[in-house]
Amino acid sequence: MQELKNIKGTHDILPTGIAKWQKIEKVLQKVFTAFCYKEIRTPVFENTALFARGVGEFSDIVSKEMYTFNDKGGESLTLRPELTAPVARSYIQHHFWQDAPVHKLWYLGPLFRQERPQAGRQRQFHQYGVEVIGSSLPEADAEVIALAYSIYRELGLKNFALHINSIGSTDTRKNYTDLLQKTLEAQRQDLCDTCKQRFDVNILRLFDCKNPGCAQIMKNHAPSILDHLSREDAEHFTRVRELLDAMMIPYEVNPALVRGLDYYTRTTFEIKGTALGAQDALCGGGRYDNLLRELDGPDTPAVGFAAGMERLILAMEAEGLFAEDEEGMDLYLAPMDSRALDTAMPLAQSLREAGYSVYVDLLGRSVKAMLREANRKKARHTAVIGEDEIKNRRLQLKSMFNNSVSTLPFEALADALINEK
RNA sequence: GUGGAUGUAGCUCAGUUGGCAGAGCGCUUGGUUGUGGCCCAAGUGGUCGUGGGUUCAAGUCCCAUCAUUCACCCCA
Repeated sequence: MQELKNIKGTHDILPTGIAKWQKIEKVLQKVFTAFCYKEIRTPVFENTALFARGVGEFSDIVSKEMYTFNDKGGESLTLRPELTAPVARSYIQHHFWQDAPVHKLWYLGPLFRQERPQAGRQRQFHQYGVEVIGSSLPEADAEVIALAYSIYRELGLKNFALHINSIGSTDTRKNYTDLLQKTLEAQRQDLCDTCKQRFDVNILRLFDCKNPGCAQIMKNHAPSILDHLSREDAEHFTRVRELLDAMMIPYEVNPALVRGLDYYTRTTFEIKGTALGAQDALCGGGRYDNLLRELDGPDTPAVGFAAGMERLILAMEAEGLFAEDEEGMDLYLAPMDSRALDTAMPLAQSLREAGYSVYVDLLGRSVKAMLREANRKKARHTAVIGEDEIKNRRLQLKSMFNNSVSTLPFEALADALINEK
């Protein structure tokens, strides 16, 4: 008999750990609302073709990391490894552009990639992100970056750095990659094996290589894409920078920043957690002006980002941003036996309808045991219910903070709780 | 897919040259009738990851395997 356990690279988020998620989700809601973005939720699985066409057939994600399976009808389905393509698919399918020229969307949900797990990398993980579809203006890029940045600021995170770059529009990049290949031809035999392979397939990725030899070659010989942008691309990038400056958002221009997904154009950016381990990318995004068209949609420009929840939690833990404060409850009711529960449960019910959180012990334990638990659960008040209380319909409300006790009829309980809240 | 490290109680971990499986925390109960925290006491809890092997004897040594974890890779 096989032991039942979670799948490798997945995690239960236990009751003891859920507060971290809820804290972040609350801030996300707040910031997205402040920016007037609307939430969108798409299914966790899609036709495999969506990702093959959207993300790029030769990207690592599609070529070796997807959970793909055939359903009973023989259709090839895939658990979503990213969310930009599904959101784009939804935009196209529901003809969003007929409703308004620009849509500002946000999402949060689980994603699936079959990679080897390590710190900051799971097989099921969660990302939040935004997509602004319908604007080609640099102002949209700046707003998206400002939004991404605001979330970390609002959460109180300190150790992070924003890197931005422009990889140009399609023509610019074609000219640049030709130039790169020409310039680096002489160094080609000195590159590592993977870089040799990438030389023809996707030479931009050489910038990502952590091999010191390759990094040195790139540093000494590779021209910067920023020196080879078209006039329009350069103006676009300059405007993005001006706006970030005006919003007092600190950034670093990093001409070696290239993204691994095929759909990006012009602006790319990444936010790195500077206190994280090897998996330090907290947030990655950029402009993708060709994706909608490639998915048979209208020729609509777009810009967005995705950010990892689990990595954010790691970064926040490293900075001690999660307080230990457990929620507690307004009242812990301690019925002494099942007859007392007949009285306690309706009483609790009416208090809950009045807006109080009330915990009822269901085990009929000793008073000492119940009070001990009430203390542990950080109850603000306790009340024992036994024979006297049932007979007189009065109880002793005890404050767990100052030990004060007041004797009250049941009907006066709600008012007493509000006074001490 | 490739390397390194680690698997003992719910959690964090001890366990000597191979010789009765332990501690702290937690949880339960009690310390005079129905009142928490502190203290004291008792109790609960383990297929020592799994399967082989060596041995009178294996948590300890050997082999295999699985899992976890960190790094490569990739990315959020």
